[in-house]
Amino acid sequence: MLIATWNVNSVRTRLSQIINWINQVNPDILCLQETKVIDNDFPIKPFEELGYKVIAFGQKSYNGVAIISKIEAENVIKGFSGFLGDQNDVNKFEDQKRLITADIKGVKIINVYVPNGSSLNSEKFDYKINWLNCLSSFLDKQEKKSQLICLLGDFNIAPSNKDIHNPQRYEGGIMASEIERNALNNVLKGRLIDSFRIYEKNTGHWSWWDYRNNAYELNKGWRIDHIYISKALTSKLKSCVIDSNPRENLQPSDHAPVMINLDLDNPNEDYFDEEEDFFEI
DNA sequence: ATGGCAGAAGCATTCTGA
Repeated sequence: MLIATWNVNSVRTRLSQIINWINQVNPDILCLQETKVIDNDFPIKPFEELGYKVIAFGQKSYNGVAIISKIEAENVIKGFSGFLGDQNDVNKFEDQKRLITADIKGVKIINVYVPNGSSLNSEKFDYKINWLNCLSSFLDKQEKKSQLICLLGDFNIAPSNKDIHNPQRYEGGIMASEIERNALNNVLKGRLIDSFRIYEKNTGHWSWWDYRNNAYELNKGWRIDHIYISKALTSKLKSCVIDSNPRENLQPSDHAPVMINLDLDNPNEDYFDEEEDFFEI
C-alpha cells in the first residue's frame, strides 16, 4: 500500500500536476496540504474518475487538508473535533483547517499541516507550539483506539541539522529551533518513527525548496515533510522516498511528495505474531 | 537587516507562507 503526502500549495492551481503524478505513481492514499479551497469548491471529479474518494477539510485562501484514497476510509475526524474537551486553547485551533484523520485498512491516517510559525518572537510561533501540544494530546487519545498510526504531512520543522542545506545559517531559527524540535519530539514520544531515516542516514535530502533565490536549481532545500509510523508498522515498511520530480514542473509546488510503501497484506510478519502472543497471554 | 517568489482575493495591493 502506497501512502503519500504532498503540500501542493493550492489544489486547484496544481490540479493537472497532481493528476499526472497519480497516473505515474498510482498511490493508494494521497494526503494533501495547503489545498486553499472550501470543501464545496474542491475539484473532486478528476480524482473520482481515477477511482479515488476525496475527504476534504478546507477553508478560503489558506491552509486546508485532504485525504484522497482508493480504499474506503472510516471514522473520519476533521480538526481536533472536541476530542480535547472545551479548553479555550483547543477551540481557537478549529478556525484553521490543518488536521484530518481517517482509518484506512486498519491504519489510522493522521494528515497534518503544522503552522509555519513565522519567527521565534511572534504570536504565530506560540500558536505553532500550542498547536503541536494539542496534537500530542490528540495522538494520546487516538493511540488508545489504534496502535497502527501513520502521522504524515507538512510539519514545517527540520528534525535535525542534517535536514537543512545550510544548518550554520539557519540553526536556532524558525523550522530549526530546539523549541520546535522538542515540541515535535513530544508529539512523537518515541512511539512514532521517521520512515525516511530508516533508510537514509545522510544529509542532502530535501522535500521543500524556497521559490526564491533559485533555491531548487541550487538544491538549497529543507526536509520538513515527514511520514511517521508506529513502531508496530516498521516491520511492514518496504520503502520511503522523496519524489523531487514534480518540483521540476512548470509552476510547481514548492514542496515535493514523500511516499512510503507498507506491505499490509503479507501475514507472515512480526506484528501479527506479536498480536497473537499478546492475546494468548 | 531586508527582500526575494508564489497563490488568493479581487482589480491595486495586501496578506500569508517558509
